[in-house]
Amino acid sequence: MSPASPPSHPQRFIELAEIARTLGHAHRLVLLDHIAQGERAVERLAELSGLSVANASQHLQHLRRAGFVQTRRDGKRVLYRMGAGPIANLLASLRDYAEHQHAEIKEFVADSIHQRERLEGVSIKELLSRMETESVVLLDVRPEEEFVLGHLPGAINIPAEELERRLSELPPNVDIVAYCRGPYCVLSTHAVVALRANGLQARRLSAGFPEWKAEGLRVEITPS
Amino acid sequence: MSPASPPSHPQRFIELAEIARTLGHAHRLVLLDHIAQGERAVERLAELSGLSVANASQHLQHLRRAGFVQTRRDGKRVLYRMGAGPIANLLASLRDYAEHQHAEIKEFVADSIHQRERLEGVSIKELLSRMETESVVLLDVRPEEEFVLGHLPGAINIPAEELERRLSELPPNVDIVAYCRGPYCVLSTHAVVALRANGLQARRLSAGFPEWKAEGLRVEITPS
DNA sequence: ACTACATTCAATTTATTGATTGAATGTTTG
DNA sequence: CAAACATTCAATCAATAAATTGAATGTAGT
Repeated sequence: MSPASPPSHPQRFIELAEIARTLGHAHRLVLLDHIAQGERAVERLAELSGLSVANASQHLQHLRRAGFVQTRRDGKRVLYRMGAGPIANLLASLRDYAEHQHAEIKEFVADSIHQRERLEGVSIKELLSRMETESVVLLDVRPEEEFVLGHLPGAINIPAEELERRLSELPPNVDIVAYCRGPYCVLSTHAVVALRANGLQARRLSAGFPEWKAEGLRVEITPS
Repeated sequence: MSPASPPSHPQRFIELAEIARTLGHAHRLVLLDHIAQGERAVERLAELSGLSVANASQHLQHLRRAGFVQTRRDGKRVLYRMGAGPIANLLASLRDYAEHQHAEIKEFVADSIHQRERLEGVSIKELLSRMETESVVLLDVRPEEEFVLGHLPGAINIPAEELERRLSELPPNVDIVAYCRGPYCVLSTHAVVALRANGLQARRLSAGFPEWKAEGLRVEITPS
């Protein structure tokens, strides 16, 4: 019982603060965003993020200390991937808060159940049962190259970058479920935010195309 | 189409980073924690957190810029209260991540549904229906003074500060639902973390005693 | 074993952030 | 309206964090 008396609260909050501070730099968020889309080597990440290699490396190690990423060596390169734990949740909460924040269009926020639904995304199981009873629009936001190689049956493809200018292709008042490459892929998270900002009903598929395929579910391929 | 080209990603991530960085300092988390328990004046917050008034004021304004707190004037003092938006969610995600992080006792993490349940807390409605079918232990973690003035029927009272050393009073393998003063009150969040760390099954009631009472539900009062 | 290459480390400089002090603002009370 | 008080502002100094550079480590290929 020797430590902890003057600040009284300390350790717990210090740890939380460190984690939060790790996310408190745009470069690290950008790096994390790229890593979320799949394993990447340092040099590639540096390039994608517009950083020098050394600088990227340092930020990456910062992220690693906080557990947001993990590494493995592959030949002469070191590959970074997402860490364990409820990271996606944390990032989603952060995004969600930010959205509510500078959206003075507070509309119908609050309501914690609605809230949870908005955020959490649907599971594959939930999606399947919904598709039986309701009409659901499946939106694949991956690049076209990936889409043509296989996608969920009936899905329409609007790559994330084109989404904003092709919003009119999507129907209002219908549940839209967006997906991309997997649970950590944030393309669909972004998409959902964008769609909602435009008054559409959108949710995210927690899993991505690879998981769908891995479950042995039917896959559609665009004939070439 | 003029902005956004050199760093390519910028604005969105910069905003997120600012929000995260605001939570990236132990003093601010401590302040937020106190504010979460009810409106407080600056001087009081400074005292509670062990900060100089001026310093506290600055941190508070930092929090306010990010929307985490709001203020109103009451006579010569300025009272701080929680801001709008899904703040509780964000903080819970942060705590949850931290827990998973330095809990090398990873046990049975992952599993996003389980996960969600662990985090989100039960609604009053959910609690009521559970109480009909299962046995649930209600745990009131507010100070005794508040408890005796009214609490949920059948709840047991272990104030947050005493929780760690009175863990043995709680039954294992039974769902424990902890509550305190309201959705922003973090006493119960802390309690849930502590209980789980000790192998108990605990969840948090999203609402608190005031909300329960406001719904017109039965309240028990300790006879004096 | 030598060379090329990817990444990390260590050291330095620069930029940001936090703490402290004293003055300024705005409010109540007599 | 003057005095007392709570809070905020502004300026300064101290501490931390970020970027840059060049060297060190570790792996692959010849």
